Amino acid sequence: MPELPEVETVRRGLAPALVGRRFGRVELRRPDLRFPLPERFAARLEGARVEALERRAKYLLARLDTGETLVMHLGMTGRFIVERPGKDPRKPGRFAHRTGNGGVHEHVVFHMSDATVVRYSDPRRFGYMLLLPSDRLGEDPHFRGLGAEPMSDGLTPAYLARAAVGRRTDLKAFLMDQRIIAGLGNIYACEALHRAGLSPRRSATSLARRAGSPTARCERLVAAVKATLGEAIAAGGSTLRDYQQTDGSLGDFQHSFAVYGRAGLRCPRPGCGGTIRRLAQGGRSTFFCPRCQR
DNA sequence: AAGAACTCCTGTTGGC
DNA sequence: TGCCAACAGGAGTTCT
Repeated sequence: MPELPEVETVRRGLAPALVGRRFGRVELRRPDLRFPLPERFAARLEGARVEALERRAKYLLARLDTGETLVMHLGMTGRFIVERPGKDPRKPGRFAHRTGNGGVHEHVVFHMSDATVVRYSDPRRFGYMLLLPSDRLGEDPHFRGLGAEPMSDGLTPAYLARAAVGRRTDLKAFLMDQRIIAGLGNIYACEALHRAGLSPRRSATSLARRAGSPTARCERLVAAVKATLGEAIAAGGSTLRDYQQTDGSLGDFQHSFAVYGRAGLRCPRPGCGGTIRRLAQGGRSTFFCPRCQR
């Protein structure tokens, strides 16, 4: 569910609740999410102080004063809600996770030292949490192979072209490959391709000349990726069903989609007049305008 | 060894 | 209304 803009929005909402505070009681409602929770998970967190809350790709990283880092991935339906002491919790909205059966989808609850409560719910349980040594995070299999952070100077046309040389895979699949660009998912890959005017079916290698230098298309694509993500972060992410910010409010960027979920509708590019189509690529839905995306 | 297919899990939606 | 297939923001694992 959450791609980079949603995870970054969650990070910004979670930071004031976590950073500088210590973990009090940690409640585990089940022993596993996607993977088993770490050994002695609650005991290793309780009493630990959060020094910083960072994001890498779609991972949230809470740096602890114990030398460990709490790694959190939201999968498709993971959600954090922050409850501040003395503030009325927002009424569950249209997208409230069903928690009948005694809250079966609320799996982990952090009670912080100042009485703030942070609740993690995740109906599909594709999310997970890890505790890793902070000084060796980069060696962990989850992080070792990650590609460029798209909003950083690490993502340049030259970088993308070099990675694309000889790659026959679809441009869409290439963009979603976390080893190339870390943080793009299905929505923003579609939106960035539309903004760049590139077909999702084009081969990745067409971004590079034979020597590996970037084509004009590659320059456009890199600019489109950064602009799309930047606007989505500014809008607080996109809410389709599950995603909410940590205060329960929804994202806004779904109202700005040019193509995602808009099959059969008119392409919004001025003067285009094409009709948006849906197609399946690698088992995922791709939305694009066959007229202006070549 | 790149690339595609399959898998985990639950909930919602759309067609008949 | 009910039933069932298809689909949903991810990505690790297993095949070809």
